[in-house]
Parts: sequence; C-alpha cells; structure tokens
Amino acid sequence: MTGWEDVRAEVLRRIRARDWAPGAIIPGEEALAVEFGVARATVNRALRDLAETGLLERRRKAGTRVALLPVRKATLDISIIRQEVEARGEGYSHRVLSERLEAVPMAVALRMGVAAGMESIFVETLHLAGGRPFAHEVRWLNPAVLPGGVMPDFGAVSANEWLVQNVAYAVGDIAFSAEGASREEAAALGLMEGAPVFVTERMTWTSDAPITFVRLLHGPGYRLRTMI
Amino acid sequence: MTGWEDVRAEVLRRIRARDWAPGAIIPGEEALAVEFGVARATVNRALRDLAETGLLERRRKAGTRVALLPVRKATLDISIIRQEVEARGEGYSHRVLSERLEAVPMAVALRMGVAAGMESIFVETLHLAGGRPFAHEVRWLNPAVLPGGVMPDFGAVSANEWLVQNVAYAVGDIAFSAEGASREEAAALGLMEGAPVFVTERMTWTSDAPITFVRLLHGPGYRLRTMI
DNA sequence: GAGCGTATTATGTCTATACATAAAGAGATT
DNA sequence: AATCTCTTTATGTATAGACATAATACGCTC
Repeated sequence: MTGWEDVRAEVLRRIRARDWAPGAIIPGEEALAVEFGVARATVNRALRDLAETGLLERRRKAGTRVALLPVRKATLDISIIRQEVEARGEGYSHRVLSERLEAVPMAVALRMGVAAGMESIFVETLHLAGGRPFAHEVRWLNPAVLPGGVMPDFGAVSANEWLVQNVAYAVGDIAFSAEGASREEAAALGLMEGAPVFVTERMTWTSDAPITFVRLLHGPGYRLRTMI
Repeated sequence: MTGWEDVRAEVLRRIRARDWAPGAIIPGEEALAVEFGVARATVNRALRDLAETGLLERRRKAGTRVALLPVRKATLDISIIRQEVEARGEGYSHRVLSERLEAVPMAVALRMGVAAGMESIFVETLHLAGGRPFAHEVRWLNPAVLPGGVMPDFGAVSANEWLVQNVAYAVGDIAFSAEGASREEAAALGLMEGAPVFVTERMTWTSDAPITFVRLLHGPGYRLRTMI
C-alpha cells in the first residue's frame, strides 16, 4: 500500500500544504524512509520524480529543498503532421511545391551550423487537412545523411515521415514564434499577406552531423497544446 | 564503468544503428542484464528512461519494442516572466493597468470550467523589459483560492509570482497560438493593430478548484525555445 | 582573516532477491 | 466462432546492503 507513488503523493501534499515552505530543506531520505516505513530507494524514487518536474531541488551533501521558484516543465508531444491531422478526424494529404538542390542561404546556414553555400536539398511542401491548406513547410536537408546518397521520393511520403523512418534518431531544438505571412506564404496557405501565422522552426542533428532545418507555418486557428 | 547511463547509451546506439528496427521487439530485461553484465534493475532504469522520452514502448508481458513513430517529447521550461527578462540581461518591471472584480465572461468560463458570470478578480498587467513593453497579460483569478480571502497587492509583486509563492502548487494546461493584436492589445504593446502576436493561454487548477486563467501576449521577435 | 586541505554527509547508483501485476496466449466451454 | 478462465511471462516495484561521488563544513596553516 506504500509504494513510491504514495510517498510522492504525501511529499507533494506537504509541499502544497506548505508544511515544507518554498526554499526550506526537507528531511533526508533516510529519515523519510524511516517515517514512511519504506526503503530509502523508494523515497529516492519519489523525490527524484518530484525533482524532475522541478518541484524539488536536490544536491549531494546539501540535501533536498522545496523549489523557491519552481520552473515548471511542460512537455509537448511533437507528432508527425499526418498523425496530427488524422487525430482531428480529417484526411491528410500533401503536395510537394518544389524540390531542388540549392546552396544553403546564410540565415539557414547559421542555424544549421554549416558553411553558407553548402549544397543542400531544398523541399517546399504544402500539408492539407481535408483538402484545405493546413501547414506550409520549407526544409533544407543535408544530402550527406541520405542512406546511400539516394534522393527519396517526397511525393509519396512526407519528408518528416521519411526521415523519422529512415534516418537515425536524432536530437534537436525547436523554436516557436508568431509572424506575419509573406506574400508567397500567404498565397500557399490561402491567407492575406501579413496575416498572423504560427511558426515552428526545428533543427535536427544526428550525434555528429546536421540533418535538417525545417520551417513550418500554421495559419490562424492553430493551437499548440500541452499538459503540465 | 557500466552504469544505467552506459546501458541507455548502448541501447540508444542500437536503435540509431537500426540493429533494432522501429516496431521490432528488443530482448527482455533479463537477457540484456546478462549481456551487459549488470543487474536487471539497472537495465530497467535505462529502458524506463528511454520509454519516458518516447523512443521505446513497454508493456507488461508484451515486452519492449522500438517506437514505430516516436512521438517526440519536448520539454519547455515555463519560467516566471521576471526571470525570463532578467535572463536576457534586461531590467524587469511591471504596471498594473487595471484590477477589478468582474463576472467571468462566457469564453473564459468555458475554459476555467466554472459557471459563466462567476465573480472573479480581473487583473490586466503590462510587463516591461528595460522599460519597453515585453508582454501584455490579462488574468481572471478565482477569489476562493486566496488565503484568508485577502486581496493581494499586485503592484508590488506580479500576479504570477504572487501565486507561485502563495497558492498551493497546481496542475494546468497551456496553449500557444498566433493572433492579430486587437486595438487595445496593440496600444498596450506599442504595435499596429493586427500585428502578429504570440499568445500563451494558461489554465491552472488546484487538485479540486480552478485557480486562474491567464492570457499572455508577446510582440514580434519573441521566440519560445525548447530542447528535445 | 584568508586560503587550503580533509573529514563528513546526503544524494546517486548498483546488486541480488523477492513479490506484484498486467496482459498475452493457451485451453476449455458455450 | 465466440467467450470465458487459467497459466505464463515480462515488466513494475520493494528491499537491504553496499559503495561512489559531490560538496559542504570544519579545522589547520599562513
């Protein structure tokens, strides 16, 4: 009846009830283990979990304290656009607007961490939900990461999906912002020029080489949601 | 030299190298423990960690398999605006534009999960970075959660900061979107009407009662960043 | 008092063992 | 074939004990 989740719940209750005030040090693992009648490892598991969500701060020797200004960690589920569209109950399709070899523009090269002018594969795609424009994507892709150097057919599978399934799992970073649509972007999405669009920019690396830089535009009504 | 992080690294390597293909089942904990020469608990820790990031899918009895379409989990650090501004090396200040008791508007009531027309505290704040408008905030606050029912002084501490330090830790959800600034919003932030703004809407609950609904607007140039 | 090494200590992790639990799969029953 | 029950099994978790590690705090030296 007293698992690590029970311990976590009780610790959480004490934090919420301010039995342990923000900034205050809480009893050590050993003491809590005795109090709750569990092994220290069980207390450790519970406290570690709370530390991962930012509610506790732990340091060796210094002990565990309640976070003074808890930096809330929210998690986003980054899914493939097709999944996202299908989850809304709409049919997904996409059109490749253009696809060519292109020297990486300076602005993109800076973000990819490559030399400006490096040869890259440029792909421009329009994603459709229920036949209507859903998102506009431009992407620069490092040719070096293609298995066998073969150019895939992005008309059949979207670039993102193709990458997920064919290139090694990767790390990256994402930035979100709001911008006004350029004339071309507005035309692709069927909006007025300057209309507010939700911009997602994602950079992806393997452990040693840049894979791709993507700029994704969503029109009005798009919401990115999360649960704390 | 073989801790759980080493095990995780090796498993990750095998996934990346496609030794274990997406969708394929991987050897059981016991087998891996023998292979790596560690205890099963160590393998468990490593695999659990990879499952939490969405790279593996684990089910009792069914075993562990490589995620077919890994839903990437990105984590956002939701910090207090003051911290965010100070992290940029700018001075933070804020002005309360208005503060009054107000019946919750229908649209907000729906999101808060309370009856429309419920009495609430409405606070409108402008956050400044280096003396220049940084973000515009409107907030509806459930009076029931105030300790002792006392109205705090939001001129001294910002509402967010006050809540973090005085109301029990909470759960909530967040949504991000791009919108055009209304006339009032544009005026507050010093923008043109209709200029694209980055909108953060956050709803917060205690375990049993709604605490607050916040709508936060950031002007052009604002970027929300994350690391996968 | 300032600076530096060292003992102390709380957390971090590993191990071996045990039992719990969910769920797949087999087998029996309708 | 469909449904139910039971067995099996992989993961989930608990435990006691041990050692590792980071970092503070103390005491020593100058």
